[in-house]
Amino acid sequence: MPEMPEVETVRRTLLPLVKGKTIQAVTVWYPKIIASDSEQFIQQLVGKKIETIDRYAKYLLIRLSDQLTIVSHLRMEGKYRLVEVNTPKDKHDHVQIAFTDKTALRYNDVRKFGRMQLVKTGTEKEVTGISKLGCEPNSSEFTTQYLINTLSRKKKNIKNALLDQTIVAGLGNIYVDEVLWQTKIHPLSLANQIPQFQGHQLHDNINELIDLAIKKHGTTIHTYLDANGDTGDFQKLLKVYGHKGEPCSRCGVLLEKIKVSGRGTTFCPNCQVIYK
DNA sequence: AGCCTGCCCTGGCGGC
DNA sequence: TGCCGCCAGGGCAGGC
Repeated sequence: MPEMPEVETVRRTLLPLVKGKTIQAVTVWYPKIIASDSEQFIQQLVGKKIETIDRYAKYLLIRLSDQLTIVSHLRMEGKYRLVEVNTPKDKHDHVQIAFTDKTALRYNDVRKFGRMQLVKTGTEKEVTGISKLGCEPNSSEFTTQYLINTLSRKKKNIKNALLDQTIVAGLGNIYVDEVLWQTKIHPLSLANQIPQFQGHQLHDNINELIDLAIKKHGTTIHTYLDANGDTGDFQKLLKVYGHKGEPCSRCGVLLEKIKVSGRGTTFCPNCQVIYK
């Protein structure tokens, strides 16, 4: 499931594959993937050139000539790969962007949760979802004081607070479980009851974890692959996610898994402190 | 306004 | 072996 480190890895691997290419034709096999009007999406892309790819939180921003941007969210299982244009369509290929050099960018998504849409460059922050995003880990806005102040105003539990993209943009289920373990905070702790010293620690750990995960090319749990079809490496470093029933690497007590608002949540019942 | 629930989707797996 | 139901979960609509 791509979170910010995975999306950043996709951005880095995808860019050299498509940069400078000119779009010749677009095929949409499953129109619901296109959040904007899919006929317009197809027509407006033809003839445009891919200039660069940016990322904002978990969103890819594919920059095109003529001030156009494809806003793309991979959600759970979206993947991009570059193919020869006549490569047979995979069952889960939903969009093809064919270039003038006979290659094509394929968007593949088993669950069909991912979305893309075309906007005028510069207006992407008005897109539903992006408009409400909070600041990103390792950004200048994401200060210790920002995190502490924001959490102190939230009555929900810390697990939900960190998954809330309007508070911190880019974390998902895996990295939230990891960072809470790292900081020794129980996932059901109330956000506004986290003591200051833990708020500090949480801030630093979020930055370090995201930074390290990007260096390791993300985490491959289920099917995540980058644009070259390679897996990430961070899964080897996971301390709690996917380790239910195994001894905590810090204290040896068996890790437990619970549901928090429908999200699977793994934690150490011994060394993660609950603040209520 | 803030918070929570259900829904979108499909494949994989456990249980019988 | 086959079928059924459940689980995975990011983000959004809708409800309270």
